[in-house]
Amino acid sequence: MTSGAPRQVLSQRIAAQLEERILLGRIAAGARLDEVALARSFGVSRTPIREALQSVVARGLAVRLPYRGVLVSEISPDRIDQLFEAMGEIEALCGRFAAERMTPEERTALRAQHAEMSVLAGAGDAEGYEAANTRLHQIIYAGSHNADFAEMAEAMRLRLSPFRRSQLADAPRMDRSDAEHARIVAAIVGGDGLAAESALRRHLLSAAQTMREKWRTLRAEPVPPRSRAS
Amino acid sequence: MTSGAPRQVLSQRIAAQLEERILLGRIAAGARLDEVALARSFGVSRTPIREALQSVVARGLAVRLPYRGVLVSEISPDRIDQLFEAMGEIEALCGRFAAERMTPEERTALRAQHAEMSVLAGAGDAEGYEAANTRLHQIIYAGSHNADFAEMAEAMRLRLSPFRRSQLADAPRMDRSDAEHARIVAAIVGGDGLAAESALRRHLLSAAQTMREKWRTLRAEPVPPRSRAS
DNA sequence: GATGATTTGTACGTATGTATA
DNA sequence: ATATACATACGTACAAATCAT
Repeated sequence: MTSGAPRQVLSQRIAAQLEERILLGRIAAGARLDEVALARSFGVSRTPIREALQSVVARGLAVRLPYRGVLVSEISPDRIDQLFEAMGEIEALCGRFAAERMTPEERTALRAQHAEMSVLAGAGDAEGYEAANTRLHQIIYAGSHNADFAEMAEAMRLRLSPFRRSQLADAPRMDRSDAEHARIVAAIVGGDGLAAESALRRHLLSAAQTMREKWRTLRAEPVPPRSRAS
Repeated sequence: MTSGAPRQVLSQRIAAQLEERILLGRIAAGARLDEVALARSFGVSRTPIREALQSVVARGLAVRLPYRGVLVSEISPDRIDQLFEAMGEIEALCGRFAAERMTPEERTALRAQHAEMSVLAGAGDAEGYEAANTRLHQIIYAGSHNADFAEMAEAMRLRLSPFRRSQLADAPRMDRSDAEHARIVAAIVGGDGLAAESALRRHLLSAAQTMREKWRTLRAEPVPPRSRAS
C-alpha cells in the first residue's frame, strides 16, 4: 500500500511545463529548444530534458531537425486552416455519436454544463467561460463512447490552443458562442446526430473565422526567422 | 571506455523493429518490454532502448507505467470495435475531402492504383494485394489535402495492423475488397464526396466484420487474463 | 511489515557527425 | 577545402522506487 505522493516522473513534468510554455506563447514558434540550456534552467541533467523534448515532438508541438535541434513548430496560415478544419470534423464526429449514445446522466451533465456557461457568459467572465468551454467539449468527446475519437479530439484541441488564446475575450463572442452551444446541446440531448454534427461544424467554422481575424491583426510584424535554406 | 561503435540513430531503428514485432504478433499484448533484456538483445545500452520505447508508447502500441515498465497495449473486443469504427469514420472523412479536392493527377494515380490491384486480386497475390491496398488508402489520405486527416488515418492504420494480419488471405475476400474499391474510386474520381464517404464507411465496416470473425475463431479459447487494475 | 533484489529513472562523460568559419 | 566548434547520440554509473520474500 503505497500512499505516497503521485511521484510524477521528472521528464513528464518537464514535458508538461514545456508544452504549457509553448501553448501560452512564452516560447515563440520557431524558437530552438536547447538541451543544455533547458537542463540548466530546470536544474536537471540533459537526460530527462531529452525525453521531455521527444514527448513534445511526438505531440506535434515541435519538430526535430537532425543535428540542428528541436524547433517549436512554426505554422503557416494554410496549416492553421487545416487544423481548424480537422478539429471541426472531429468534433462533428464526436457530436454525432454523442447524440446517439450518451446516457441520460451524460445528457443531464451536458445540459448542466451549458446552463452554467450561460451564467458565466452573462456575467462576462471570459476566463471562467473559456475553462468551462473546454469541459463542455470534453463532455461531448466522452459522450461519443469511443476512446479514439476522444483522443483525437483532445490532441487537436491541444494543438489549436496556441491560437485560441483569449479568443473569447469579449462579450459578443461569448454570447455568440453560447447561442451556438445552445443548438449543439439541444441536438445532442434530443438525439439528433446529424443536427449535432452540422451544429458543431458551424461552431468550429465560426471559431476559426474569429481566430483568423485576431491572428492576422496580432502578427502584423512577424519575427524574422533564421531561415537557413541549403 | 567506450568501444568505437558505428554511430547512427539507433533508437529509431530499434523503435521500428519493436513496432514491427508487436504488429506481427511476435510480442504478445500485455507483455512487458524489459529495458535491460532488450538492451542485451540489441547489443546496445539502455539509452536508445528507452528512447525507442517512448516512441512506441507515443504511437499507442504500448503504455508506460512509472517505475513499472512499458506494457504492450492489451486490447479488449470492445476496444477493437472502437478502433475499426474510428478508422472507418476517418477514412470516410478523407474520402469525402479527396473527392472534392484531388487534382486530376491524383485522380489518375488513384485509378491506376486500383487497376493494378484488380490484376493482383485476379492473380491471387494476397501479399502484393495487401501492400497495394495500403498504398491505395494512402493515396486517398493524401488526397484529402489536410495533413491532420492524413496523420490521423495513418496512426489508426498502424494501430489496426495487428488485427489486419492476413485478413485478405483468401481470394473471395480480395474479390469483395476489389469490388468495394471500385465504388470508392468511382465516387472519388467522379467528385461525389458523399458517395465516397459512405462507400468507405461500408468498406471498413465489412473489413471489421471479416476481422471479427477471424479474430473470434483465432482465440476461440477465451483466456480471461484478469490483468491488475490500472 | 521490513528487507533485499530487481528495475526504472537520472546524472554525467565522451565520441561522432554536421554545420560554419 | 580544411579545420574548428558545437550539438547530438550513446554508454556507464548512481539513485529512487517497486516487487518479492
